[in-house]
Formats: sequence, structure tokens, C-alpha cells
Amino acid sequence: MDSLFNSTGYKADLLRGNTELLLLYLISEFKEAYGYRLIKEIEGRSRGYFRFKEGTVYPALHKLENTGLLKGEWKRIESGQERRYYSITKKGDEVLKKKLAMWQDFSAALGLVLGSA
Amino acid sequence: MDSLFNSTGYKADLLRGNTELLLLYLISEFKEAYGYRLIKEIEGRSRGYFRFKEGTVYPALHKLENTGLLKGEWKRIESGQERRYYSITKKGDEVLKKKLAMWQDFSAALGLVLGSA
DNA sequence: ATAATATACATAGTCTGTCTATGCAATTTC
DNA sequence: GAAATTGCATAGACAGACTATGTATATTAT
Repeated sequence: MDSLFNSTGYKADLLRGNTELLLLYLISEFKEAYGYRLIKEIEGRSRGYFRFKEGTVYPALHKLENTGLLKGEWKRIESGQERRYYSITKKGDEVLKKKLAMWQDFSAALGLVLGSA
Repeated sequence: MDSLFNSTGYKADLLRGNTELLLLYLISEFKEAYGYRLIKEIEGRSRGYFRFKEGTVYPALHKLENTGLLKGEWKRIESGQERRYYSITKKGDEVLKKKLAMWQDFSAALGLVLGSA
């Protein structure tokens, strides 16, 4: 199939570069969050628009941790399950600010070209 | 270098999926346009923000023509140079409308998550 | 005159983020 | 006890934007 859409309902390409922004933003807001929770939170806040794939989120979190933007820690909850909790680092906070500004600049520029800022 | 930016000044990832939107939009507005003109027009309208690469635009135009969204035609101008002029097809116009709506939905959803629509 | 810049198009190859698909394991709900 | 949910993981496919390079003519600057 050669559709504009994929299983998520939106074009995956649009997400490029914004996944990290969303993850950093929410982890910063929550102080501490784990992958599964983030997937559900993003889906909820966007009223079901975003439906992040595990194959997108977990590798992204690993990368953010490996590059020092997040700090991860395993915690065992009452039920016995393990969860990896992430918190944002100082460096991560700086990158978050930059990515936010980049998104705003980008969408403003696109609006300029489309004549409908 | 592990910068957030590339030579264009913005993160290339953000452009993903939006290049075709911009090209279709401007060709639709101009009725007829050629690659080099589009590059300059997009740069001008975005006040220098977008600086499309030839390696991005020409292959994109070829793809849009091959998939029937654009119709291309060689024309020789007075100076003797050849230009390939593109016009939008009926199918291209439908896709443009969809892509515009997709962009609006996407940025609205992102705004919801970021709590700053 | 001639060197540099602008116009105008082309394409092979690289890079990388998202997706698909699959796997494991415990818990909760039907 | 079967199915769905929670929770994490990763290999491989895919595709779009980039880098780099090539061609050719025209214009501007020195």
C-alpha cells in the first residue's frame, strides 16, 4: 500500500526529530517517568493522535541515556515488576530548551511559506 | 560534531515529510514553477530559515512527477538554458490538501502534549 | 579578459530515526 | 484458563534529506 498514513494514523516522517522533544519534555515535567507510562501519557494528551511504538520509544530512551541527556534507574515495584525510571540531566534540560525553540522556529517558518502562520 | 543542527541551520529531521508539502503548495500557487525557483522562493518566504539542498529538491520533484502528482515539461528560455517546469495534477491537488490537513493535525497534537498549543 | 558567482539540473552514496515484527515475563481481567 | 494489559528489549527494513560531485551556461566583479 502506498498510503499517506501508516498504522499510527499519521505520517511517521512528521515525527522525526520530535520524539526526543516529547520524551524530554514529559520526563522533565514528571521529574521521573518510565517508558510505558510515557507512551500512554503522550497518547492521552494528544487525544489518541500519537500512538508511539515500543520500537520507537525504548531505543530513543536508550539513546538519550547513552548521550547523557537522561539518567536511568531500575526500580522494582510492589507487584514485583521492574521498571526503568528516567530523569532529565542538566545537559538534557539544555537540549530540551533548544529542541523546543527549534520546533517553534520550524513551525513558524513553515507557516510563513504556507502563508498561514 | 554531534550538533543539533546541520549546515542548514535546522535539524533535517524536522523537514521529513514536509518537503513535498512545501513543493506542492508553491507549485499549486504559482501554477507553474521550476526547481531552482522553488528553492529560492522557499528561502525567501521563510526569511532565510529554509535552505533546501539540490540533493533534496530535485529527487523530490522527480518522485512527485513519477507518482503522478506533478507534470513536468522542459522549456528553453531566451538565454538558451533549459528549465523543467512543473504544474500540479488533479491527484497532486488532492494529496496537497491531505498533507496540509496532516500538518495541521500534527502540530496541533504536538501542541496538546507540550501544553502550549 | 578572466575569475568568481549565480543559474539550473542531475544522481550515487551515506546516514539515521521510525516502524514492523518478534521475543520474554508478570499481572490483571474476562 | 484464556485473553488482555503492563513493561522492556532488539534485529532488520525502509525511506527521505543530506553530502558530494558532476555538467553547462550566464552574469558580475576585478
